[in-house]
Amino acid sequence: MCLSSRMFDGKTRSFSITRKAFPESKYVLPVPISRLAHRHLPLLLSYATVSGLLLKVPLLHSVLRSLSTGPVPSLSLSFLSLLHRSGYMPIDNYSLSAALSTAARMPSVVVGAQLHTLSVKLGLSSDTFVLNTLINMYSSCSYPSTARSVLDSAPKGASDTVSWNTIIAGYVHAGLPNKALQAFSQMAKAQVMLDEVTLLNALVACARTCMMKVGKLCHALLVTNGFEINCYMGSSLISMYAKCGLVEDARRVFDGLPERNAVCWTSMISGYTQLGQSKEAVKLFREMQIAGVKVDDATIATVVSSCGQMGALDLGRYVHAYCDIHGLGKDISVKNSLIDMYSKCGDINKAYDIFCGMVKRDDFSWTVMIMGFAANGLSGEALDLFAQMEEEGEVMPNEITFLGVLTSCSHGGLVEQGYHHFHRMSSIYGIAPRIEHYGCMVDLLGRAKLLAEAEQFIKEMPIAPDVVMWRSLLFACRACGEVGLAEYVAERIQVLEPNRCGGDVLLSTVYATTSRWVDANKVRTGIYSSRKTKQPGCSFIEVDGCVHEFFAGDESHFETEAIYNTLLGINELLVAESFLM
DNA sequence: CTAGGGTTAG
Repeated sequence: MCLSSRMFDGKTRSFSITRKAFPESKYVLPVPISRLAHRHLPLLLSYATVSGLLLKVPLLHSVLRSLSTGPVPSLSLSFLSLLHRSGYMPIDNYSLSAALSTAARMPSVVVGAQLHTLSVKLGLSSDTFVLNTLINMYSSCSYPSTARSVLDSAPKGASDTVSWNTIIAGYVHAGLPNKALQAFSQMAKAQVMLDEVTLLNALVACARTCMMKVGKLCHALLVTNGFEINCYMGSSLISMYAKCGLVEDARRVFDGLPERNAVCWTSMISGYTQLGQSKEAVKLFREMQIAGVKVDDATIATVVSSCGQMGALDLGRYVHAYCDIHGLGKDISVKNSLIDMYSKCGDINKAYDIFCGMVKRDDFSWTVMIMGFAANGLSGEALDLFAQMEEEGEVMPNEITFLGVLTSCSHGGLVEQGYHHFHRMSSIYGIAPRIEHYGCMVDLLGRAKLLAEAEQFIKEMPIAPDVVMWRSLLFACRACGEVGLAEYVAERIQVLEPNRCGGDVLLSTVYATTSRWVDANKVRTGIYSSRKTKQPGCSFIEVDGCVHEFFAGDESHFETEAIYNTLLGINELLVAESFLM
């Protein structure tokens, strides 16, 4: 069926009639919802009048909701106002909450605040529906604290579980998971009933803050309340356990799920990735493909990151090609992880190609590229790129961007520039330096052999130095042959990690470089008798698409034929042989 | 009216 109508520009147009737009209604719109524009609204109104839609108020609300969730949310507001002006729609709690939802979706706090004023004037602000949409509006417009004060100033009995859920979700969304958990406990104190949504949001907050105890409590509450562990719950639980480092608990949840969608799989895969278990991550990705679950961009981003961790260039290229075939990877996060993967695998040109080809870049894109240059010894390129980032000014550097910048200065021996960026970080961008940034500075001074200055820098820091910092100073001591300072630093490391021997190993090499063999030996034998351990260094090598792990002194892989062949350059020989035969 | 997973780290 087609409806022809005379439009205001005088031309006659026909619109296909779609039932999809309003599935709950037996009435249909004269215009597909995706093509509706403000100028169509009078037509919509006349259609509504003619078809009797206006007589059915619930249907009208469904029209408004469809407009609000469509591509142009403000259409809903315009239509609402048109209905109101034409006398078809009173401003009551229903229409107000519909309008507030629209303001939340736009999102426009200006429109929302006007509606807020209106609802107070009309005495409707303590209606539960209006209150909840108000809270949602302020949360969606990134004003979680205003949302909170709306809740706090509401009369008793007006708020309910949804009000609190919206507050908690708002804090999580705004990147304030601590506040979310605080609200969660206040909600419990106020004896408001919790539901699945409460626990789901609380779990997300626990994951972001690594609150293992609260996370486990949420899991327990989930079980004791008899709530179903569906895909939503499952993925949040998996993510919470993984972020808290409990990969086995995460896996137990994953294995126990009655059904799993892409989100569940991705949560588990990224759990492995985050905890450095890249091989497991890739294995599970294969299983996901075998299980026939449709892979999406989030999955790819995680898997590519794992490939980068392992240095699995062939595998990474395969996943990259897989994206192209399946129409994936247009996403900014996937490109970011590809840049990271190619730089970690040493193909910095490919990484830069991808970076240059991006239409839109976020802070991750710049950071990952700067880090990539830095890791490949291209300090100059890294710093030039940072300068370009500042010049374009569309994306703000974050604290990790500065780690990349400072590492570049450190590796390039650029002491002056390092100080310069270190100060600009807080003075211009308002980023307070963290222990890692101080660590970079110590590393910078140490590599430049300015040991006294490094020592002074540590003394003047507002935070206590950590092991990593002492260790980089110890490396500097070795380079300078500063035995006296090295002994002091090794002592500091000993205090901070009494069960490890990393400091002693370094100290013995300091003695060795200054030819103090007796002392070097003494430290070495001390290590063996104390039975202290050092985390062994580990490398990856990829041969024929297969990734192998190596530890120092580990010969087990030499039995693997593929590796053996590669190491001895026999592959070429074999090719030659088969050619001769 | 509220709801899940992803990318950077000395």
